[in-house]
Amino acid sequence: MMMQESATETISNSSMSQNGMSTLSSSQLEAGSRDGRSSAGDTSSEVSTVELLHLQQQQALQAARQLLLQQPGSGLKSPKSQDKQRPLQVPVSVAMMSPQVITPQQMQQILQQQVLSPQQLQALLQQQQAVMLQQQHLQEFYKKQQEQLHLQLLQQQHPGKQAKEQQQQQQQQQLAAQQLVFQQQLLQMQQLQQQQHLLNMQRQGLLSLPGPAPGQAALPGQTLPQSGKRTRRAGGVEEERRGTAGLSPAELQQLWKDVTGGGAHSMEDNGIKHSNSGTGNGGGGGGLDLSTNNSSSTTSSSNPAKASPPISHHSIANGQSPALNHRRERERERERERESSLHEESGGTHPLYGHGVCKWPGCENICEDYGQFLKHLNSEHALDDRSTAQCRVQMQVVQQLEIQLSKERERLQAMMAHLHMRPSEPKSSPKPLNLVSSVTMSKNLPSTSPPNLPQTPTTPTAPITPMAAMPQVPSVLGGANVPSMGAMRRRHSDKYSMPLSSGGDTVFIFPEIAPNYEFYKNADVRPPFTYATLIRQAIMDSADMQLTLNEIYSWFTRTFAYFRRNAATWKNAVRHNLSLHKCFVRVENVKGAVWTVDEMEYQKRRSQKITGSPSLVKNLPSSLGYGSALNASLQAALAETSLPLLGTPGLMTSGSTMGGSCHGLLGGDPSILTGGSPPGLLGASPPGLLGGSPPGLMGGSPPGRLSGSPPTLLHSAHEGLNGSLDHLDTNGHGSPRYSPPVHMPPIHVKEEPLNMDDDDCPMSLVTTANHSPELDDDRELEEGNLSEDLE
DNA sequence: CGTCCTCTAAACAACT
DNA sequence: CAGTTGTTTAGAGGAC
Repeated sequence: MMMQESATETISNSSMSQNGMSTLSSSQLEAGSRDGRSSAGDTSSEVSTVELLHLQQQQALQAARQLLLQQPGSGLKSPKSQDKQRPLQVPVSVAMMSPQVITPQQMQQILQQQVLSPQQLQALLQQQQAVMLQQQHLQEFYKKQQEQLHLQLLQQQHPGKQAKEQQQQQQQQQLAAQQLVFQQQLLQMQQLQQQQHLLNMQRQGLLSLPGPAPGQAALPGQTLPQSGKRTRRAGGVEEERRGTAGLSPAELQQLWKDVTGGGAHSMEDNGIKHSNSGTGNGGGGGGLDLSTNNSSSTTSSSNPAKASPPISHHSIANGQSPALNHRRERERERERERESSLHEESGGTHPLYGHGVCKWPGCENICEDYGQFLKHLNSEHALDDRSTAQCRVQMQVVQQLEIQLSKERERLQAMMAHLHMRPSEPKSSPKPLNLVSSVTMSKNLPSTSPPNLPQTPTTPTAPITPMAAMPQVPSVLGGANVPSMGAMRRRHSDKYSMPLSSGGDTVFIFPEIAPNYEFYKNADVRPPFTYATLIRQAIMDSADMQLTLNEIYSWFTRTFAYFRRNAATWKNAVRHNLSLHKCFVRVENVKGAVWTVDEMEYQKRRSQKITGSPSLVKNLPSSLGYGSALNASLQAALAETSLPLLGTPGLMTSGSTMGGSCHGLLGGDPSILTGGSPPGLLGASPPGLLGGSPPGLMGGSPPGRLSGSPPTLLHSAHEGLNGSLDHLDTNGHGSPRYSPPVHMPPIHVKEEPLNMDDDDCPMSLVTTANHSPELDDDRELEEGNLSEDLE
C-alpha cells in the first residue's frame, strides 16, 4: 500500500508540475481570447441603439481628431487657423455624420452583440456602395482644393501687408473649414472602407470575434448571463461569453429562423449547439450547421444564398452514428479551412471571389470576371436578413474553427511531448501538463488497462475553455500544480440538473456530462461534480448499470482528463464515496463485485438536500424518466455531434429539450437559463453542460441537489459513444456481469436492497433497452476505445 | 457562527 | 508479498 501510494504521489507530483504547463497555456489562451473579445467584449449585454450611436460618435470624433492631426499633406499651410477650428468644427460635423459611420471596432462590437440590426446593416451597405463614388469624387475635390490653396497662398504673398494678413486669415479659415469638411468626408470614407473590409471579412468568415484563444473562446451560443449564485463560475463563464460568444442563443435562434426560414429546431448536427440553458435562448437548439454554411464544402446547396442556407437537418435523424457525423463534420470543417486559405491566396482581389466562383458561404455562383462577381455580390448578397444571418453563421464557424484549431494544437503538443519531442511550450509554465497526463495515465491505467489509447487522444490538453468556462476550474488547475488541488467544492454536480419543461412537461435535462464530454475528456479541468455524481454517472453510463471499481476508475480516466493524474487521491475518493453513500450498492458477482446505483437512495439523498421546494422533489421522479425519452435521444445525438466539433462544452446545448421551453421554466432566473452552461465555451460553461441547471432551476430551491439527472438521458446520449465502445470490447469478456441493470441487483451486500422496484427506475428502461448485454468490462478496452468513442 | 456537505488523507481489513 | 478493494475515521474548506 504504502509503496503504491508513494509511487503514485511521486508521479502525481511530477504530473502536477506538468500541469503547470497546461495551466499556463490555458491562461494564455484565455488571455488571447480576452484580447479578442476586448473589442466587443465589454459590452456584455446588449447595447441599445442609442448607446451605440453615442459610442460611434465618440469614436468617430476621436478618429477625426487623429486624422486631422496626422493629416500631413493636407495642403493647408497655416496651421493656426486649422488648429483653432478643429476642436470646434470637427466634433460637430463628425457628430453629424457619425450616426452612419461605424468604426470597425464598433462594427465588431455590434456584430458580436448581435446588435446590428438589419437596418443598420442596410445602412452600412448603402454606405459601402456610396463610398466608391464618394471616393472618386472626393479625390477630385481634394485635388482641386489643394490647387486652390496653393494658388491662394501664392496670391496672398504679393498683396499688401495687413489687409493681406487679414485676408489670408479669413481665407485660411475658410479653407480650413473646407478642409475640415473634406477631411470629414475622407474620414467617413475611411470608415466606410473599414466597414466594408469588415463586412468582407465577415462574409468570408475571417472576422473572428473571439480572440485567438480559441479555446476559451467560445462557444458561441452561449451567452447568457449567469445568475447570482455560483458567482465564481458564472463570472468566469460570463467573461468568456462576452468575449467569445458571438451570438446569444436568442440571436442564434433568430439567425436560424432567418436562415432556415423558420424553425430552428433541428437540433442537429451542426456542430454547434447552443445550450439552451442560456439565457433563455430557448431556442431550441439552434445549432448552426457549420458544414453547410461554409462555402464550398457544401456542394449540395447549389443555390446558395437563396433558400437553403445550409442548415442541415439531417444529423440526428440521419441514422448515422453521431460519432461518424462528428468526424465528418470535423473533416468538413478542415476542408473549409483549407479552402478558405486557398481562397485568400487565389482570390487576391476579393476574399469572396476565387477561381471564378463566388465564395460566399453556400454560394458557388460562377462569375466570369471580377466585375460580374461584384455585381453578383451586391445583388445576391446584399444586406438583408439572410446575408446577415449567414454572416453570423460564418462568424460562428470561424469561432468554432479557432477553437478546434487550438484544440488540435494542444493535442499536437501533447503528442509531441509524449514522444519526448517537447515542442516549444506555450508558455514558460513551470509545469507542463501534457506530459503529466501520459505519465499519470500510464500509472493509473497500467494495471488495469493498456496505456495505449488513453493518452493519445485525450492528453489533457484543452485547458482553454475550462478556465473561462468554469471559474472553479482555474482554481483547480492552479491548484493542480500545488499539492492540494482544491477540493471540488464548486461542483455543481448534482445541484444543477435542470428540469426544463418541454412542451409543457417538465423534463430533466440531463445532459450532465454528455454535452461537455469532449471538453472534460480533453481538458484538464476538474469536473464540477461531486464524486458521487460522477460515480453514479459512470454506472449509469454502463450498459447494465453496474460497474466494477476498476471500471469506474476507467470511466473517470477516460471521461475526464483531470482524473488522469493524482490517481491515488481520486481513486481513494471514489472508493470512499462508494462505501460512504448508501446510493451505491455493491453487488457480489461471480467475478467479484460490481457497483450499482440505488437510484431511489440517490434521489432521496438529493431530495433531502433540497430544502425548499417539495415540488421539485416531486417532479424529479416523473421528470426523470419519461418525458424525456425522446429528448434523451435527441440530446444524446446532439451531445455527440456537437462534441467533436466544438470540443467545447459550451456549444452543446441540451438540445431540443431545453430549447424552447427554457425560458418559461427558468423564468426569471437567468442562472437557470444559462444553466450553468455558459455561453461560450463552457457552454461552454461546463457547469451548465453537465449539471444542466443551476440550483435556481429546481424549483428555486437553491442548493437543489436534486440534480437528478436521469440516467436515461445521459445514458442514451452516451449510448452512441459508449455503446459502441462497449461492444468493442476485445477482451471478449462480454462478461455479463449482472444483467439486471439498475433494477435489482442480485445481491446487495452493502445495504438492504432498497426498494428498487421497477417504478423506481424509470430510466432503466432507456438505458438497458438499448444495450446489448455483453459489455466490455475491461477497462482496457474502454480505454482503447475511448479515444475513438470520444473522438 | 454553526451546520452540512464534500473532498482529501489515511489507517486498516479482507481479498486476489 | 504486493496490490486491490472496501470500510472507516478525521480534518479542512466551502456553501448555506
